[in-house]
Amino acid sequence: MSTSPTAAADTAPSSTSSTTPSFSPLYQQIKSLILQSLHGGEWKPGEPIPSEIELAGRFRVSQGTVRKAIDELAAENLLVRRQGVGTFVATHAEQHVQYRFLKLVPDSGDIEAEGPAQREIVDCRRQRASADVARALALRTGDAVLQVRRVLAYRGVPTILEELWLPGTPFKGLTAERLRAWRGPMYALFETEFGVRMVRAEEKIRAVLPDRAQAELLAVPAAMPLLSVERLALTYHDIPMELRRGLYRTDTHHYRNQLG
Amino acid sequence: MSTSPTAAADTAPSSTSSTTPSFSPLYQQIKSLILQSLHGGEWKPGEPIPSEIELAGRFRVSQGTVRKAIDELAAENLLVRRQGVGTFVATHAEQHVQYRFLKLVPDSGDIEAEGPAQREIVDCRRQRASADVARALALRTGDAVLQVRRVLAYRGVPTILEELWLPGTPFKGLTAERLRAWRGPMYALFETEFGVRMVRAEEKIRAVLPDRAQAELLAVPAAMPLLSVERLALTYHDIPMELRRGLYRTDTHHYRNQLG
DNA sequence: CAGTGGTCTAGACCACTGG
DNA sequence: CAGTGGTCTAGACCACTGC
Repeated sequence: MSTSPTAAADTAPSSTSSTTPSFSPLYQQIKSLILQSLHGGEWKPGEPIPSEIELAGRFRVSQGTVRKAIDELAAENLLVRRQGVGTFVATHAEQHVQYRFLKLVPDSGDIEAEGPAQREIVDCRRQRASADVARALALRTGDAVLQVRRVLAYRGVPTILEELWLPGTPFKGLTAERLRAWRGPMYALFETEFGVRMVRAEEKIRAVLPDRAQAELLAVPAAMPLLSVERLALTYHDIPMELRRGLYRTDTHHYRNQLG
Repeated sequence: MSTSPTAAADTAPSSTSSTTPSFSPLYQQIKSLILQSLHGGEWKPGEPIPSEIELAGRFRVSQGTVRKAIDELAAENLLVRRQGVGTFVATHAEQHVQYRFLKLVPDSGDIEAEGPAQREIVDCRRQRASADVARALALRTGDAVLQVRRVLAYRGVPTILEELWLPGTPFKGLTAERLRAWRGPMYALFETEFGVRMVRAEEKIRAVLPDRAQAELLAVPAAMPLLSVERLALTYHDIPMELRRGLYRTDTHHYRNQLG
C-alpha cells in the first residue's frame, strides 16, 4: 500500500510518529499525493481524475478529506470540477478563454467582437542564456535556451510584441515551423507536445518606450509609450519554465486586473 | 425567528416551496445573511463576529454549513479567521500590508527597506461630476463629488500621482485637513470616519506620457513614460465608491501581479 | 437510471490562543 | 483551562450529466 498518505493508521492523521515540525493535516498530504500524480503525468491535461470515492478508497481516507484536497487544487486552477461528470485536469487547450494568462483586453470590453489574434512568428532560435535569463529560469549562464519572438495582431493591427525564452532541455525539438503550424494557444502546444503545463505566473509591469526595432515590428512611432510586461511562468512545484517579455499597445487596449 | 435563513424546516435546505430558479444552497443563504450584517454595520471592521457555533444556533443550521459560508467570505477577504481566537471583519487599518490594493513595489523587491510613503495632499475639492466620473460611480452627470489629488513619495522621490473622486453624499465632511491629519491608509479613514469599506477593485492599466502639470508634480521629464492605473473601488454588493486615476513612475518600481 | 460532484448534518477530536 | 477555529469521519440526501 505505497499509496497510503503516511505510515499512520487507517483513519487517523499522522504527525504522531515522526518529528515533523508544526503538523500537516491529512488533506494536505492527500493534496500533495494528487499533485505528484499530476506532475508525474498519471493523469494528463483534459483527462478526468478518478472519482472522489475512488480516491478516498485508494488513500484510505474519507470522501470529505479527498474533497477538501480537490477543493484547494480546483481553487488554484489545477483541477476543474464538473458536477455530474467528474473532476478534470485543467488545460490551456479547449478552454473558453483563449489565453488564460493574457490580461490585455480591447477598450470596448467586447473581447468576442474582436475575434482571435493573428499570430506571426518572427523567429525561433537556439541560443545561450544570458545572465538574467538564466537567473529567471534557474539555469546557469550559457545554458541552452530557446528564444521565440512573435507579433500578435487584432483586426490586422499589430498590438503585442513578445520575446520569450524557454529552457532548452524540456523543449528540445521546438522550431519556428512547429510554432507556425500550431493552431491554438502556445501553452496548449507546450502541454501536448512537451508535457509542460504552465500553472502559475508572476508579472512585472512597466511603462517604456520601444527601441527602433521594436517600434518597427509593432509599426508604431518610437515616441509611443508601451506597456512592458515581463512574465515568469511556472509549472508544478513552482519550477520556472518560461520567461516572456511583452510590449503591449495600450492606445486601443488596456491591461485589466481584479483586486480582491 | 426572523433570523432563520428561509421559511424552510429546521434542517432541510429550502427551494421546496418557492419557485426560485435553479436552487440556492443553504450555505449561500447564510453567506448572504452574514453579508447583510456586514453591510448593515452589525459588526464593524476589525471586530470579531460571533463564533461559528453561535451563528449556527442563530441560523438554525449546523456548524459545518456556517463554516462553509465563512470560508467563502474569508476567501474573498471580507473576513479573517484566526485560529484559537475568532473570526474578524477585515479592515484596511491595522493590516500588515499598508496598502492592500497598491501593487507597485520597488525593483529591489524589498518593500520593508523602502519604508512608508510620504504623502502630500495637493488638494481636495467639492465639484460636479463629469460624464465619465458620474458613469463610473453610478451617479448622474453634475452630481456632487469630491476630488482629491495627492502625491506619494518614497525616500523623498515623488513616485505616484493620484487623482480620485468620491461620491459626495457618503463622504460629506471630508476635507484636505482631515486627510492631512490622518495617519494610515486612506481606505482606513474611509472605514473609520465614513463607514465605507472598500471590498474589491478593478484596474485598467495603460502606458502614457504625462501632461505638463503632471510631469511637474512628479518632477519627471515630460517624455518619461508612466503607468496609468485607473481603479474603480467597490464596497459591499459591488457598489462603486471611488474612482482613482494614478500615474506611477516605473523606472525604480514596477507593478507586480500574480496570475493563478 | 447509474454515477458523479454538491450539500448538510452530527459528533469526535485536535491545534491554537488568551487569560 | 475554556473557547475558538481546524480536521476528520460517516452517512444521508440532492442536483446534474450522460447513456
